[in-house]
Amino acid sequence: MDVVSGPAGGWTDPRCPVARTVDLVGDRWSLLIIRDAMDGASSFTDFRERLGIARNILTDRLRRLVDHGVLATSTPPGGKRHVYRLTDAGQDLFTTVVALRQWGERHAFADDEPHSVLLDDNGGAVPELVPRGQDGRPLSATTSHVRKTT
Amino acid sequence: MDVVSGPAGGWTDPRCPVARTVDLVGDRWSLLIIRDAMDGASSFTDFRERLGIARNILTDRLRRLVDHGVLATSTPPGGKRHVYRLTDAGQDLFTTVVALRQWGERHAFADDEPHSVLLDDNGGAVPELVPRGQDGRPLSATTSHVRKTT
DNA sequence: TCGAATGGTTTCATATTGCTACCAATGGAG
DNA sequence: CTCCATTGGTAGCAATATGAAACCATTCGA
Repeated sequence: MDVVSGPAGGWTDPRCPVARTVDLVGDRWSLLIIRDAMDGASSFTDFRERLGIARNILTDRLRRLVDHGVLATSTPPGGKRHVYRLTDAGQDLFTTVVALRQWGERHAFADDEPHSVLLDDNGGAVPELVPRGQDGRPLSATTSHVRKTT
Repeated sequence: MDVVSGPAGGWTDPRCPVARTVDLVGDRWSLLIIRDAMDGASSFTDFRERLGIARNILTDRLRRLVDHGVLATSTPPGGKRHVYRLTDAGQDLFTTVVALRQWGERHAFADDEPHSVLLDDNGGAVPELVPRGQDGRPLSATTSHVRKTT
């Protein structure tokens, strides 16, 4: 596993963490594979059936995610077929998946259109994720800025 | 603008907000365009120079983002060339961009590798975004679940 | 032990991306 | 007003990525 080497051809923007994350998981399928892994999918067939993805593309994406340290394969005791599971880095994408989910809920559904819902342990809806500054006040693109490194 | 119609061929997974968001902005470039728009980019040339993206692809992505209500064009007084700006829905992707950025900072850089940093108004580093349940306790994939709709 | 399910690989067609050249419409300098 | 560089694209073509279908070795359950 190698979590700090870019795709073939190098990073899109080597100093920007957003660009690096997009390079690693920002394609049509990777984040949905990760979403399903968080929802319990673990076998090749699990992912294929849930996603309707082409087999060769799934092979490639699973391999990439393993190579980049987002997924790992493990062999259950007894020499069974191996399963895919999220690494710690993969689990840590939970925040990103929640952010994508909440934006979709707010902006990609008509008011009367049903969609799946994320619930906490007690069956309550998960509150909205809000970036805050050190003073605790909600932050937006206009009240923050990026300091580039040299 | 039409924020609730999918890409050609329909949605990847019509009931999942994560999938819808990925359908709209989950390609190699869209989120980086949005990142740069949040950082002040507004003209075709701004985006092209910052991203090094092919001109025809940039044309296509800007058009898609406008069509889906993430960006809008406005013409400054005096009949100048138009500029691209984020809509409210586009601004609302700030949380997602922050989540991608923070994951990248944690997992896609070696310890000694420099990267750009997001600062709040007062110049302080932005604290980590943490999804929480209704009881306020940090949430993870294992302490939450998705309720699918019928 | 046999047959079905699993987890792929290969091949080929199609779609997407990117490079380069081209072009019409600003818009600033003189 | 008249140039001429810049801006904001298009058009055409080559390279790359994606997807559908066929094929195949291994594993697992009956």
